[in-house]
Amino acid sequence: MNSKIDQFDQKILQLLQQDARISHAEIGRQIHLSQPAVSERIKRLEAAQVIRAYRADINPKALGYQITAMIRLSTRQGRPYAQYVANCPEIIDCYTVTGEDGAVMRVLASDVEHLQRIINELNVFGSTSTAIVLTTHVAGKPITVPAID
Amino acid sequence: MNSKIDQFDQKILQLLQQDARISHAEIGRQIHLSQPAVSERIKRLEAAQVIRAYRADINPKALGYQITAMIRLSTRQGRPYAQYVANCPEIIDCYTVTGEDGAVMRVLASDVEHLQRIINELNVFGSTSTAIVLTTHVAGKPITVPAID
DNA sequence: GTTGAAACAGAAGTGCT
DNA sequence: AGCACTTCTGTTTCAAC
Repeated sequence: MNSKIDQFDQKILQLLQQDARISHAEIGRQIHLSQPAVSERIKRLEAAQVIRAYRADINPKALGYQITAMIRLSTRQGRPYAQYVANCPEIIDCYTVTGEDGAVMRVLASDVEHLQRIINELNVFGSTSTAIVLTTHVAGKPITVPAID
Repeated sequence: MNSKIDQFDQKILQLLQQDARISHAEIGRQIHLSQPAVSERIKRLEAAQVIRAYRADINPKALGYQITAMIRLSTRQGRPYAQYVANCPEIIDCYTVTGEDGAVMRVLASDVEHLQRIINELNVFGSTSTAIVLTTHVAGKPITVPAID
């Protein structure tokens, strides 16, 4: 599936992950390719859904979220938490995973009371285990093609 | 800190999270404001670091990553895993959290052998607990200002 | 793949209410 | 704060190579 992604494409993807607003001409300067060539490659990568979207990265603290938490949810007999998750604005990531915990989610809360309310609501669907984020070492690190080793 | 973020700003942030490439004029159309007014607000939000960056969202599968895993790491007497995490391209998120597990990370791997290698490397720093992602319900949901309740 | 030109869209600056 | 208008930058599309 990535057979057609060469070194140029990799560099383009890296630059666009660092800054989606970089101009095609500037990319061309950095990878020694002309601006139309860069534009065409980006168009291809977008069409192939390698580039899914361009998104603004918003600082949660600036919006009043003082707490980030990782909550693991062990559902009781597959209760339908999916709809709740989709409609809860504080839950920004949610994955179902293998193992004891059916789901892992990343949650934003303005304070501990707010977090408490979310946990209480999630407890309807199963038992939860909450870990409050103390430091963020990396978040959304730009992804690269797997090394061929 | 979010005292100056009004309804217009909220809508602007929502639209930019959905699509960072939407034009200021189009935003203006949707919130009934002129293009310069929108541009000025965005400039303010960028300067205040409410908008941190604009990033391309890349599809990991398209780059050859078939597996996403959540790995929890219980470090032995605070071993310095931070540097390893920073330099390991497969680890795209890493948080230190409260509780038993010192760290939680999101990891990409091309296959189970690849995942195995990463886990082995992390085991140098402590004991790991790995959960493979089966389904992604939401990832990077656009964030909104906390409801005033 | 390249350069160069033309057409178009979007962002930024200016002046004014 | 806001808008209308102008200018400038960047993207797109085309030609020809």
